[in-house]
Amino acid sequence: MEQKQKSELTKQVILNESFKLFYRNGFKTTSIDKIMKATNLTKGAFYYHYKNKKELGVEVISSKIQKRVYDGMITPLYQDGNALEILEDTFSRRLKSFSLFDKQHGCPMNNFINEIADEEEAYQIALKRIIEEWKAALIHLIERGKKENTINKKYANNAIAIYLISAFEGIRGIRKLYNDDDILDDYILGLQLYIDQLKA
Amino acid sequence: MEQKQKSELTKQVILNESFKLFYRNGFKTTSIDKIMKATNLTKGAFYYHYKNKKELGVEVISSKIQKRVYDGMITPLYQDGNALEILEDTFSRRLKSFSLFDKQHGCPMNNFINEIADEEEAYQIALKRIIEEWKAALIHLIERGKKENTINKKYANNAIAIYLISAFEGIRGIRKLYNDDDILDDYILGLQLYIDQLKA
DNA sequence: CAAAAAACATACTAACTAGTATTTTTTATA
DNA sequence: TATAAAAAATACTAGTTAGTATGTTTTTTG
Repeated sequence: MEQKQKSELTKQVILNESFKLFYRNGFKTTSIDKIMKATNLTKGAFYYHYKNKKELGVEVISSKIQKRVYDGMITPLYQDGNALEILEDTFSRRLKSFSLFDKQHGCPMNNFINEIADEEEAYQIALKRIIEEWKAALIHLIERGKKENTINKKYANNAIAIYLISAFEGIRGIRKLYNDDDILDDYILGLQLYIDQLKA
Repeated sequence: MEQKQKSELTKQVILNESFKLFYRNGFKTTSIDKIMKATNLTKGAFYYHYKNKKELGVEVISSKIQKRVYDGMITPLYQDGNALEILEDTFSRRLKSFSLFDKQHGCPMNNFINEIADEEEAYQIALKRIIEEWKAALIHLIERGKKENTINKKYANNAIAIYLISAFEGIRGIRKLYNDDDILDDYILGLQLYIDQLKA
């Protein structure tokens, strides 16, 4: 294989295994040794490609986690159709579609936010970027809904977007505490109620 | 001093310093050594009073954190007055009243939930107990609001309670990513909008 | 006041940690 | 195909970790 491609592939392997272990066991308790054991490579390979663990953390956030949020929560917002229905569908269907593992381990982004965001500005910046993109996509959709007269114009776009995101991230954490999905059903009802009153 | 009292005092000192360090630096990265350095006691004292770090973690949750949530978010719900006003006041005023430190470090309970809840059932149970108490207090208040005809009877108590809690915990994390309170203002607007439509 | 129990201190272990220094292997290129 | 550069392996360091074993001091109690 060509060298550049192989090098890039190694980085991807490290990123993939890192993401999986961070998600399963948390950032701080996942050591470089454990990651490299999972890749079947050695520490030499790691420190050839990454300066330190912090740099890896930032890259996991800005590539793996960013993509995850993008695919699951942002891209669907750009579909055609009734804006309110898209909102409700995205925020509730996504929740229902999570695997048991994903329900038990919560949102990788939210885990990072609450485990390490207050420790390093680099993490903050990378995580904020995702939230800002998500927020922007929501505002765009809400704006469209207003133009098409399906969303009531009297409510601030920012406020709706942030309240939706907050509640979603909040419930992703709270669900960890339970052994069934009843709490998710409560959330979804609360969400529907919220979206209902945004109607024009 | 009487022995029992002194022993209890030592435990409280350890709990207080533990909570502070867990809140500032996270659970996993706070070692027993660091905690005992902060108390000016030694490891011998720690392992005389606690079986291991896990037992300490559970006790920090079920005493310090429980009390914090109780004082800040639950007790206010039992005040006299218009139920909706109490709801809005509790969820927004509390947010505004946080110190800069508390804004930067988020909610201690939410940090625990997202850092370690999925690792040990004992943590889950202790944390769930707090959420359940909070939820019950909210439901009680909403129920009263319905009886007094200030809250619309058509919405499910559970759903309202969980959506409020979720959004609050969510924004406590997200605020960590920012350097000012704009995002909190967005949240508060979103909250007001939510509460408005609960009116009877 | 002596013995026993409680409370704490000291010294240690074995495992794990991030990161470095050095060597070997693989690949590209002249 | 020889040489250089890239990629990865090996071996190491110095510090940290939870937890233990064994002391010493303090307090209680008979």
